Amino acid sequence: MSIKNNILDNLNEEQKKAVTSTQGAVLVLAGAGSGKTRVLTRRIAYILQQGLARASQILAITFTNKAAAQIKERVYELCDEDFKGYFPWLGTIHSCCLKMLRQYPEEAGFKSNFLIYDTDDKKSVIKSCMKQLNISDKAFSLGYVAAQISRAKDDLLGYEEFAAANANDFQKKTVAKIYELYQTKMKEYNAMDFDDIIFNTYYLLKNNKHVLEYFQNIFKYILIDEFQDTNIAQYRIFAMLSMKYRNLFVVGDDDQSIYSFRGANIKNILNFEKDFPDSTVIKLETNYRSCENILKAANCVIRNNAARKTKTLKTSKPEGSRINLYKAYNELNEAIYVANEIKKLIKQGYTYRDFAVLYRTNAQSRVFERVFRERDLDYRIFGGLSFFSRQEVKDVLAYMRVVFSTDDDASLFRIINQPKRGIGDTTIKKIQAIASYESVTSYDVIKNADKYEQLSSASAKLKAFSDMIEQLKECDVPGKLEELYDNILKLTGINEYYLQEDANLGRERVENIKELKSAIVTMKQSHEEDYGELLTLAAFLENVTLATDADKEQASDNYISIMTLHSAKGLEFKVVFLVGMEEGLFPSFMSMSESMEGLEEERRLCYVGITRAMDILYCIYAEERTKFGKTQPCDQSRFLKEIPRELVNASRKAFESSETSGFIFDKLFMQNKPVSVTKGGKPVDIPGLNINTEAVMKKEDYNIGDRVMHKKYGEGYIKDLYDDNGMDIVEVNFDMAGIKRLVMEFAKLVKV
DNA sequence: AACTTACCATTTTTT
DNA sequence: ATGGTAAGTT
Ligand SMILES: Nc1ncnc2c1ncn2[C@@H]1O[C@H](COP(=O)(O)OP(=O)(O)OP(=O)(O)O)[C@@H](O)[C@H]1O
Repeated sequence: MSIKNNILDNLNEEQKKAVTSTQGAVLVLAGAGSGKTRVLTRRIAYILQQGLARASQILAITFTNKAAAQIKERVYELCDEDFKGYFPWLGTIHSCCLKMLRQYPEEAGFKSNFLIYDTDDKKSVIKSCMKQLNISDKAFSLGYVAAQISRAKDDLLGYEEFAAANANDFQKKTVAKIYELYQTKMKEYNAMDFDDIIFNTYYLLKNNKHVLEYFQNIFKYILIDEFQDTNIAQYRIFAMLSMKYRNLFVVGDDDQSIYSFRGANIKNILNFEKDFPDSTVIKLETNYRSCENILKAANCVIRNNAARKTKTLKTSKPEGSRINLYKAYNELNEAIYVANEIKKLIKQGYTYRDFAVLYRTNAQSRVFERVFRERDLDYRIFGGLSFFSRQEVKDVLAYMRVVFSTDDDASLFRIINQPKRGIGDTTIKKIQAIASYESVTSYDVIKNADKYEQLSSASAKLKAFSDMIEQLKECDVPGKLEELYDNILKLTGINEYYLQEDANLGRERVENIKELKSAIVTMKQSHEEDYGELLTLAAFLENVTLATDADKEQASDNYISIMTLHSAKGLEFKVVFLVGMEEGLFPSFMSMSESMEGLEEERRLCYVGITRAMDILYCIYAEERTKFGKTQPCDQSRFLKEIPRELVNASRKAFESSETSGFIFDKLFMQNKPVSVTKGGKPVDIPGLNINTEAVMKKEDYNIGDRVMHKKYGEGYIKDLYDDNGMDIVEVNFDMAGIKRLVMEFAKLVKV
């Protein structure tokens, strides 16, 4: 047996120990960039290469599918041909649990063609539950109820346990009623939500000895990445599964626990040693990612948290440049500044993939998208609403889902009148009433509509609809999903419907529906390559619901990454821009008003953000920002104040308070004119200022009489150009909208 | 049943 | 600003 040298190459002693101590429970507790993921990857390769287990006997849980793919790729590079193999159990907790449930659906209490409901589906079911129970969604917001139910499941509380645990809480007792009805409905629909996947897996294993033993025998080694963000249900699953071989390896960092809103429980990592008394704890204390200044800043921020295990983290890299702090005028100026810095650094040899723009909320992506596009910078936005959750795409998917399972009422009622078939609310209510009274599925009622006199007026339409679904069912052939797709389009006429509804929007929708077809074809090919089997409707629908944005393959792999701090977890970039560092945005308003834990989690998020950077870190905040269409002044985030000034290089009076900022200065700044500022006779270098000169439309580019185009007002001729109190104003006579007076920086005019 | 209008919250983060 | 919904109108 040969250990390829490279498996232990470039590892320090502690890391080697973590890779090679393969037996028993091991916890690697270590700070950011200390090589936890690298250790986990090497350990898998080491286990295979040592012949301790085959790839199919390793359960390895990552946070995203993409991380799983990367680990697989790395392991393949490290191992000899003989030791490679499919990794059926390398994936997110959701995909691995789903795989177990698919193997034993009956034991889990479901029919084999159960479906997964995404957040939207889940909310619509909860909504109908609340309606049915006459609970106003004003007293109980949908989001609140949904979150309560999710948390209960994360903590392994079914609706009875949840009701019992909250017997003296009126609000929660109401939630328990909704929870109960919700679960009843989900059972009727033969559907599970994301939390049910975990919850049901736990009970599948707990209540079925043969199933538990079957999986315990398979999983010789269990490895968990990002352990700090597991919830109680997950933890119990891992504990149960590892009972036989007892080889449970977890890596994590309590300072990077940022998913408590999803039920993640930091106690899992803090109590690991107690729960596994004979476990080995390994600490990695060298950071191999970030330059010293960045690491120092991160440590200074995180040490303000009280609830944490103190860790040492030494640097292995040079001091690096200082952290760039920039105070932007507003969100547009923020994006322009970032774009300009990126351009500047690209000239110095960096490339698109070296950059990341990280923010707290998805809503902040808009400006960056616009500004980067205008400047021809290649970028990619992760997160936000995914392609598959667009209305028109969901419509087509809903047809596919109903073909797969006519129990799926959420999808059924989504498409029953889409495109319009003259089946309205009244008919739908009747169908649901009959279904519930007769204890049959809604689809059964629709199919036999002529048997119910209440439905007589609509029965012809309902019959036509169910005939179409039956016809589509004939087209569901494994490996030929595009044919099903083609037939859905043909029989429903959904494209034509969208086009006649609104020509412009319709074209965009038709495009998206077309893109769905390429998604089908791509997934079909990669599925056949990866698993050597034809893509079934079940597998396709599952991939669609569990896939995240980060998993999508891109044509090019050189782009600036734009994403939330949450999605940046586990990644690294040479240059990181932390934007929107303002009180109320980051830390978010929500977290500030709640308990200390809320704020500490925000701080951990900040720590995660800072430690994504390898070479250069920028922190940016805006003096004012437009939210809900209203512009409001903003204060610098408290987290910035926790970074010592000697680590910071402040641009544009970043440390001054807004009251003292000069009016003239601001106006000049707004126009991005080159400015020379003097202080005590000496010119002061203000980096932020000079950079911006090329950013905004220049006055020189425009002449009176030019034909220009405005996003909202359309085309027109420039009537006048002048300076109003330090602001460049352009007056345009628009063909449609008439004469408008616009501030040049914000006008976004394009020459035609 | 389909269409119109007016009002409402929504933005914290995701599998 | 926007999109979703409730109520009212055709
Ligand atoms: N012994 C080592 N020598 C050189 N580079 C290393 C070593 N160990 C890890 N690295 C590098 O350090 C960086 C961080 O490693 P890795 O992503 O595994 O850390 P991590 O602990 O998982 O980080 P995080 O907690 O932030 O996700 C990677 O670029 C990795 O290649």
